[in-house]
Amino acid sequence: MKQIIVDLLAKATKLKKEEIEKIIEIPPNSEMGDYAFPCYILSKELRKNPAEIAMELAREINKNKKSLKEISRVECKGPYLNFFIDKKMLAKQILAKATVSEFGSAKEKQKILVEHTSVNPNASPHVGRTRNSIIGDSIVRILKFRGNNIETHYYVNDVSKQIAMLALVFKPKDTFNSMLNNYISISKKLEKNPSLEKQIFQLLERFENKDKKTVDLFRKIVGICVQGQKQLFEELGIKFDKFDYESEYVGSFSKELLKKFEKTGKLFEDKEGRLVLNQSNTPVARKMKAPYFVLARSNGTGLYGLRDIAYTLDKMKKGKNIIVLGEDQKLYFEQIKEALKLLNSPYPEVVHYSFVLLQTDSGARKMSTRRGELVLLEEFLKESVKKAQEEIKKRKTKGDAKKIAIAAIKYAMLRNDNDKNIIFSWENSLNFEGDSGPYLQYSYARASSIIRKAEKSKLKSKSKSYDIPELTSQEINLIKKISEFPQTVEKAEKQLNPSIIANYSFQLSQSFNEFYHSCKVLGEDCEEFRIKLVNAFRTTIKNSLYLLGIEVMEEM
RNA sequence: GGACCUAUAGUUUAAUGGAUAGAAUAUUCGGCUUCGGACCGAAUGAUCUAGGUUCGAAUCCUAGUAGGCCCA
Repeated sequence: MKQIIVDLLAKATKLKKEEIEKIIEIPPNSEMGDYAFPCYILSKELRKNPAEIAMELAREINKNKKSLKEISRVECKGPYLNFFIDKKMLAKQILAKATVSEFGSAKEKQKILVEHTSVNPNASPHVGRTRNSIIGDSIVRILKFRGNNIETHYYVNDVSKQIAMLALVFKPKDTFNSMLNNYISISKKLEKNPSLEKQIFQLLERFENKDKKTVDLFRKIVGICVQGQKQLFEELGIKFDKFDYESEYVGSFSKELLKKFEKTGKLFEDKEGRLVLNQSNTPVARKMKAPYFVLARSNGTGLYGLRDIAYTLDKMKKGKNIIVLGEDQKLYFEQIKEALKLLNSPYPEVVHYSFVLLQTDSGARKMSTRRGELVLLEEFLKESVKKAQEEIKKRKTKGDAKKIAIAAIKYAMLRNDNDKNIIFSWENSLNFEGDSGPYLQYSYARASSIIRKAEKSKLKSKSKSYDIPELTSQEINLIKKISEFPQTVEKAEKQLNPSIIANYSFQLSQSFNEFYHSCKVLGEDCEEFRIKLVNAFRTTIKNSLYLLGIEVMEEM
């Protein structure tokens, strides 16, 4: 539809199609038209009042469009040229497209590696950390839906002080659940008795030197933690294709990499004998006090930065890379990017997200373990399930409390722009009315209920053909919203931003509920048409929610 | 001290430089003899401050203020 208008304007104005496409907008009010072309740009060139230009263009276009059924009329209002599309034509098109399950998908066929979620394998994640996984998973879903071949990776930081600490107190019967307590107790011991630090670093050194006993112990602990986290994420419907271990990048591998850096002439030894990359001629220089990237200790063993570079180099061999990181990693990742550029390697595209803050009486603040001001994912999930169960009980309906709870959590994490902090409050998070995950699921369940009843009664009479009736404004709004789905997915993909889908899903559901309220489906003359429209809504919202990782239910 | 991100109704937020700043929540009213009231309708209420660019700024630029985050 939009393309038709672009073509018309291109003929009438001499502007390039791409230019016109950018300028065309949707009027604030549908009574003003379906698409609008503001004529300000032309006024400079033609040295005329934009309103006059609009009038001339309207005359010109009205001459040309006679053969087009899709455009019902063109008007000018002040400097705007407003296009009215034929709603019945649009309805016909959309009902044909949006009732097939692939609606909105594409066939891009690019091979992309996505890395997200790298929780320290030592503790239960809080909701802030979970934002990484939920955004990452949604991006994976969007890219797959667009037809790409995605491999999802999880980078396990198994070479860390935290694991060494756990190793110090590990007992054979320990489980994932006891790890957190172990970690807390050893942290406390360490605070009281700093001499333990030495033992911890010795253990880490033995691990890096591949002492078999130590390696086995680390492997065991990390195995338990990774398994536990994997289960937790699977509960949320988030899966990974591959777990990559930092420890695989220890040793001879790093020596070769250091040699490559040496050849660039940017590697030098600092006063303490460490191997340092000089980044003073790169963009990171002005962002740091000292633009140096420490890659190895004085004894020549690599540091985590070197391993990150090695790992990223490895991943880049597989094709395009996308990585989801917290805003705290911004500068660090730029350093890695500059290091990769130095070796003439391509680098990943990064999605950064801001943290979750906690709403307190004195305003929003960052979460703090010390003050006890934090929300664990498990706690959030538990409370949400409880709330969902209460709602189900109240309504005496069937429903999966867990699916509803997960929808609430995921939607809360995705509805904001990536680089905006999320302000978490229990009151808002446990409100399932309005702009919330359950509202979206509810709209689907309502639509499904109509379809169920329709199918039951249809056993008697089977009239499949239908005409498109005169449309109500609610029907038009719903049809228009549905028609926006493919371009919305495309935009979200381009910007790697799931919040675009989240916002769209809410608007779509709102349009449906307004339609539902004002247009009865069953038993009306236009029953067949409306059933088809309800079905178009169902596939669209289902696809849209799928991209957010939210499951729909026939009843709730 | 330096770098980056953010600032919109009481609260949480939307708005490719364009028409009357759109929602949700909270508050107050109204709507089931009707396909599901986790719904729908109405009212109230907002662009951090000061300059600048532009025919036109919530949006771009500069400075300040507040919060997030990183570097030393």
